[in-house]
Amino acid sequence: MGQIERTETPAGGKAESILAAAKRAFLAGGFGAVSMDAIAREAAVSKATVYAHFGSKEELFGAVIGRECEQRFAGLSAGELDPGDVRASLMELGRRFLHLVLSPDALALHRIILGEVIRFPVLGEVFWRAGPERNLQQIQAFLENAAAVGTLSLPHPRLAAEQFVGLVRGEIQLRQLLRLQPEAGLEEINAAVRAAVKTFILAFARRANASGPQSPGCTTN
Amino acid sequence: MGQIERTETPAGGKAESILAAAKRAFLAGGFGAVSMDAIAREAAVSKATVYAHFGSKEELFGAVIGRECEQRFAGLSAGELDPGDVRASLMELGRRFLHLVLSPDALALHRIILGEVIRFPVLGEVFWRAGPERNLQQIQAFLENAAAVGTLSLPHPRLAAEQFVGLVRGEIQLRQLLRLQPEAGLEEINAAVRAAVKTFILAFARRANASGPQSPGCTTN
DNA sequence: GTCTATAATTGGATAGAC
DNA sequence: GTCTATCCAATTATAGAC
Repeated sequence: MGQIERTETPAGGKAESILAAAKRAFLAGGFGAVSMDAIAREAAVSKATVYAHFGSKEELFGAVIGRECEQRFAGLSAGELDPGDVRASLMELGRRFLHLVLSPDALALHRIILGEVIRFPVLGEVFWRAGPERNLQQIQAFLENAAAVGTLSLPHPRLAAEQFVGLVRGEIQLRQLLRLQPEAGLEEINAAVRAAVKTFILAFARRANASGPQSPGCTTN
Repeated sequence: MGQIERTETPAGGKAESILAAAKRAFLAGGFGAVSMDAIAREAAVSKATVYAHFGSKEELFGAVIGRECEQRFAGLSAGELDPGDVRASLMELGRRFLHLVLSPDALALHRIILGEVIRFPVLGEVFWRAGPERNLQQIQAFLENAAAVGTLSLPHPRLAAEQFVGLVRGEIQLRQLLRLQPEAGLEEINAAVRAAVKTFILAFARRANASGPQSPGCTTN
């Protein structure tokens, strides 16, 4: 234990508090509307200290957004889903997805990245790989399992995964991004996922000699 | 003919050229990165003239974006679609939608609005009503016609319209917004719409005692 | 309405002491 | 590494002549 550098900040030095302050500021106001003075003030350090850790405003912004992408979309695996119970598994996947993308921080991150992707093209790649691409691969993996077991009938799993994401998202995410509704309601999320899963199953569940717990008829309920 | 004010500008005075220059600048660079000097320079007027027509940068921005929303999403009607030919009509609706939202200007507008909706909350409402809401109503109107004729079986037309939009959009729009693909390919648009229409019909076309031109079986083709 | 010139403020970045 | 104080450039907005 030779290099303990405990000064007085509660969590990991000033670099962390600068990143935390910058994250709050950028996610709330975007890139252009936030000044380095404001970040330094909120982090309770001097502006020179900010520049000692991050060479420019652009570099600080990139560090904040990149870290946020990695942290926010980490830790999802598709292993524990049951390919035999398609409805429950799709409900779980859809709920995870909507809870993630409709959280206030994720919405703010989405707005920032789309607003600044022209000026910072690398953010588009970073965000896509950390979030949507990972999500698609997870869903595609489950769909392939279900197709192998025989509960789903999909000619093109990757395309079906994109369609499932589209069905779940609908226009809810856009309404939230545009701030047309005050908050993401939990009941609303469940209802949207339920409707999407129902449509997806109507389209892709095996119907000929099906033996699952679905209703035997073809009514839309 | 007493008040003809033809000076020398080719189209409608300096206010129009200011708006045109501001539109180009804002759509290319966003709000924060564009200066009033640059707009005045590109419009070939002085900065004082800009302020004589628009009281502030915010006001000019709002005028540009509001006008752009209205112009871009105008002129779509659902009357000429045939409720009897569901596949062709949905293909047409989907193609219109994707061509609209994947055009470079619409993508730029989308990025700007999402990036600035926190600072300009009214833009969210303006954009939603001019674009997505109008599109949804058009699709919903067709779906209700098709349900009335009996070619589709939909318990909730509004929800089905949102699901159709989600199916058509998939993740293509996001990839374009993030600039992960150089351009919206025309073949890609047709393929995406075709896949979405196929899934939608699988889920919602009347199957019991159907008499349409669809394939009689339940294969996913 | 339109221009030139300028006021007044802000913001990114740095120098130099410790 | 950290701070105080400061530089320099850019930006919004306006004053005053025509």
